Amino acid sequence: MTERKREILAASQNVLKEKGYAATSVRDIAKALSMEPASLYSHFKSKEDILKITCFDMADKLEIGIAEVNDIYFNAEEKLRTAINLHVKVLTQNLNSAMIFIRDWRNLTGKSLDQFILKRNAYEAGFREIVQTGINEGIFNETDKKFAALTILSSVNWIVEWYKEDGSLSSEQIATKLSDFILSGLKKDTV
Amino acid sequence: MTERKREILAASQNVLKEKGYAATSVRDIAKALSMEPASLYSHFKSKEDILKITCFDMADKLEIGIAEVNDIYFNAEEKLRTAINLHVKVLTQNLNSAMIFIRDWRNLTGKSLDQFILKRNAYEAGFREIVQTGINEGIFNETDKKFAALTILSSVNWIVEWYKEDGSLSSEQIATKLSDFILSGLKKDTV
DNA sequence: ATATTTGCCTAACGAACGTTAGTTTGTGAG
DNA sequence: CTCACAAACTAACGTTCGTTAGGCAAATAT
Repeated sequence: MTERKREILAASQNVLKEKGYAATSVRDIAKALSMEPASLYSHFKSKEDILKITCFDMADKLEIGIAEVNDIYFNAEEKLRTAINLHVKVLTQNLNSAMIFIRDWRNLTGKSLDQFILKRNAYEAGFREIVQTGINEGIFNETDKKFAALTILSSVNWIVEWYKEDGSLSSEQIATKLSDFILSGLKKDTV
Repeated sequence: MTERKREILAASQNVLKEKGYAATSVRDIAKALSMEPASLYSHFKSKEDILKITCFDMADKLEIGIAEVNDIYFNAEEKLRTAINLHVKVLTQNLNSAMIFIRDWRNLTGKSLDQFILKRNAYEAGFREIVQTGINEGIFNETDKKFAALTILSSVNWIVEWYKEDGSLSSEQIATKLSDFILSGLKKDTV
């Protein structure tokens, strides 16, 4: 990927995140780049190509994280905290892509869509595995694994809706708060 | 709203939930109803009208719930459990609308969009108020209120992505599980 | 029996869509 | 100086989009 292509990709994502993939036209993207719509096709072979690259790029970034975490040994709590931390970092450091990745992947078609869903399921399975580890170790409640993994991911993914780079919370702080919340809940320990 | 209009609305929502508002054409909706695109305009004055009705209808349903909960006195935990229960019920009992409401509200324009955002903020404030009550009562952790409310809502809203009416979990069971999760977290009590 | 309304139709509008073909322009290498 | 290549351009393609105008038939009200 050339420098220029990366540049155009970034600008495209900046436009796509605003109104969503389906509601954004190729002409919208071109306008943001002060170029003609047709010129985009020197770099990308279709509008969906931009979506595909964005989604799979994010999926890869996340996949690498969870694989690392599950390979290196930690206890389950450490594992989960690390996984959440990495996830939050990837999202907040790629906020535009993250929003497109989470919200617009449904607009993929054909084989791309199938492949994406496979990747997504694999990632979810990684989280389920961590939960299972915790249950085995006897430190997590015997909760429905799938349910827990989905609930964790949903609360983590939603940050793209409200996170602002100039906000009061850093990526690290968010990850810590979220981990605390997920692990210990809202209720005070009555110890 | 006439019987027929309600019927067409429901069918429209069933189509819209699949590919999303922006990616669904008026012709798609008409096809699902075995009628001509133009005929829809006997009932709705625009495509966005359908979105608007759907979003505000859901917002109203949720608003009614949270107002009730906050009026009647409960302790904070009861309050939160009831609010979550109502929220989950509204979502699962209107699954198509719920998905559109959560995912596609951004496609509203002008005054509708502004009004919707106001409603949404008010609803979030309702949840924040419950969290505040719990902090005042000394039973919730002194966590960032806005953060907690957003995290709660995100995990609750995400159920529209995976809830199936014929699934193994009833709406009640989901609400209970979610409430437990949110209140007590994943970690076992070390009491 | 007649008038009104409801619900859908056919036909078509102008605008916007994603994309292609073919061409020009600028830049760096031989 | 020329050649090669990348990156942009102009112009336009066929398609689909949301929507409107106007009419027709059946149901409902008078």
